[in-house]
Order: sequence, then C-alpha cells, then structure tokens
Amino acid sequence: MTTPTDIIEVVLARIRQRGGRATPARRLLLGALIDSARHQTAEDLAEAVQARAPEVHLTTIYRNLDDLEQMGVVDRTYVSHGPATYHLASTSHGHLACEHCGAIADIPAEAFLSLAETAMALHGFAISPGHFAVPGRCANCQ
Amino acid sequence: MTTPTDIIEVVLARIRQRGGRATPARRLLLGALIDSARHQTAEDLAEAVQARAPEVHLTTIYRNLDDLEQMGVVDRTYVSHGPATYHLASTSHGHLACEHCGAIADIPAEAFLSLAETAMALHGFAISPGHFAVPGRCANCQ
DNA sequence: AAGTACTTGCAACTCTTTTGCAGTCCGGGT
DNA sequence: ACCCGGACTGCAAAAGAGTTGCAAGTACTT
Repeated sequence: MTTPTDIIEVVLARIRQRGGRATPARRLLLGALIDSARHQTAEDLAEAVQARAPEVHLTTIYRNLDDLEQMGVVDRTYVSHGPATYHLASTSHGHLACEHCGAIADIPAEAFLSLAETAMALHGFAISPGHFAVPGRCANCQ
Repeated sequence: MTTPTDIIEVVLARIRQRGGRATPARRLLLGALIDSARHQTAEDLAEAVQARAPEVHLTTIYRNLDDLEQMGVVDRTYVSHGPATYHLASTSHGHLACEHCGAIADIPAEAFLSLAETAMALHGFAISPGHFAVPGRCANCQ
C-alpha cells in the first residue's frame, strides 16, 4: 500500500529532479496535506505544520503551495470571496460551496462534462473543474 | 423602448420603496453599470462615476454595489484570485475566465443545467450559476 | 570538505474590501 | 416652503489574504 511517507518521498523525488531540495518545511507541508485530505486554507496548513515546527513561516507555506500547484501536486480551489483552499490533486473532483454556511461538498468531475463540452463548442475554452467552487445553497440553508 | 434613464428610475423607485433615497452617486453608478454592460470591477465603476463626479468615493461604490446585489439588481462574479466583477442581473448567464490572459467569456445559463441537476441529486445543493467564473484556458492560450 | 544556488525567516508592502465616525442631504410631514 | 430624522457620503484607518526583497541558512553536487 501507499503510506503517507511514500507519497511524500515520491513528490520530493520529483522536486529534486527539477533541481529543488527536500527541506523539512516541505516534508511537513506534504504531511499536513495528506493527513487531512480535506480543503484547507494556507493558514490551516501553516497551523498544522507549526504544530511540529513552530518556526516555519506562513510565507514559506504560500511559496511551497505555489510550487506544488505548478507541479500539479495540489489543486488550489477558489471559494467565492474567501481564502483559497488546497488539497492533494490525486482525486479529481469539483466543489460546491454554500454561500450561506460555507460548507464545501465534493461532486464528481463527470458532473462538469456537459458544461465542458458547451464551453469548448462555443468558445474553444477548456475549463479546469478542480480549480474553483460552484457557489449556491446547500440543502440545510435553502 | 427602455432607455438607460428608464432603468435607472425603475431601480431608484424600488430603492425608495424600501426606505432608501435617490442620490446622485446611485444614479451615476447605475448609469455606469448600464453604459458598459460588461464585467467591471468596483474600481472600473468608480472611475466611470468619477469621470462625472470626482468626489464620489470608492467606499460609496462598494456600499451601493452591496445594496444593489442584495436587491438582485446586479450580480457579483468572483473571478479566481482577482477583484470581483459586477454587471446588471438582467441577463442571466455564466462566465468563463481564462487563467492565463484573464479574458472573460459569457456562456448561456443552460450550460449549467446538468451540473445543477447533479448537484441537486447528490447533495440537495442549489447552484447559483451567475455568481462565479469557471476558470480554464481560452482558445488563444491553450 | 567546500561551494553554490535553492530556501527560509522576517519585515514591509500590495491589493481589495470593510468599518467607524462625523458631517451632509433627501424627502415626508407640517 | 421649511424642518427634521434618518439615510448616505467622504475620509481615514484597518482588516484579510497574499506577495516581495533581502540577508542568512542549508541541501546537494563535486
């Protein structure tokens, strides 16, 4: 099976290939992303990392999240007017964000198929379903 | 036909009904929203208003946009990591925003139908198609 | 073991939006 | 027509999220 440590080392190997380094901050950040595979803000992640290494600065979290996003390791999801959230890219899915209570629900990538087709047909536009949250009202808040 | 002035007066009438007042700033803001029915940021709108009334403060634009949004007169659209954009709510449509060049394209509300159905079936979630932009790559930037 | 370039911590800053407050002005009542 | 209360505005200041410059630190190559 694939343990958290495996995942971390695989990603670090990829980082090394690009001329990057395996630093404690990176290990801890990846650990935090794996631990709680839910949608966490940069600040959530900083808190998790700082529980084990208090000197790691929020700036470092942001810089590493940017890199990981560029490498395709994490997805950054923009929730309507609020901090961005991050999660491992492994599971491709979309997001529904309640405008009222802030709850986030996942929705399979296939749900975006017909939207993707229409966008492509009309404008030659390729959507990125994982990178944003669809706002609306959840069942409880309607 | 419906002239810009007509629209402005209809909206102002609704504002008065709620105990609100018809101020020059409101008239100018509505005018700016009508003039260029495209997606404008609060700053764009402030600039347009200030061309005729330089003393109108950005704060006032924000406060009025909030009110107009609550009244359902304008839609606020969140583009991934960037300022929110506003437009008259009259025409209901979705948005595609290029992650690379920032271009915004419109897409008919019907394109969201199957997504809306899936969200409702899976989570009882009612999406608000007008309130966000779907990120991706436009034809030129792929 | 040493050098180099990638990383980090820190502080200061940017951008967007919100809030507090005191003065201004709209419009219903007289 | 005039007055008054509450709605609205301008200004300054702050808050939230993320970015940047720079010097010091450190992982990896040789």
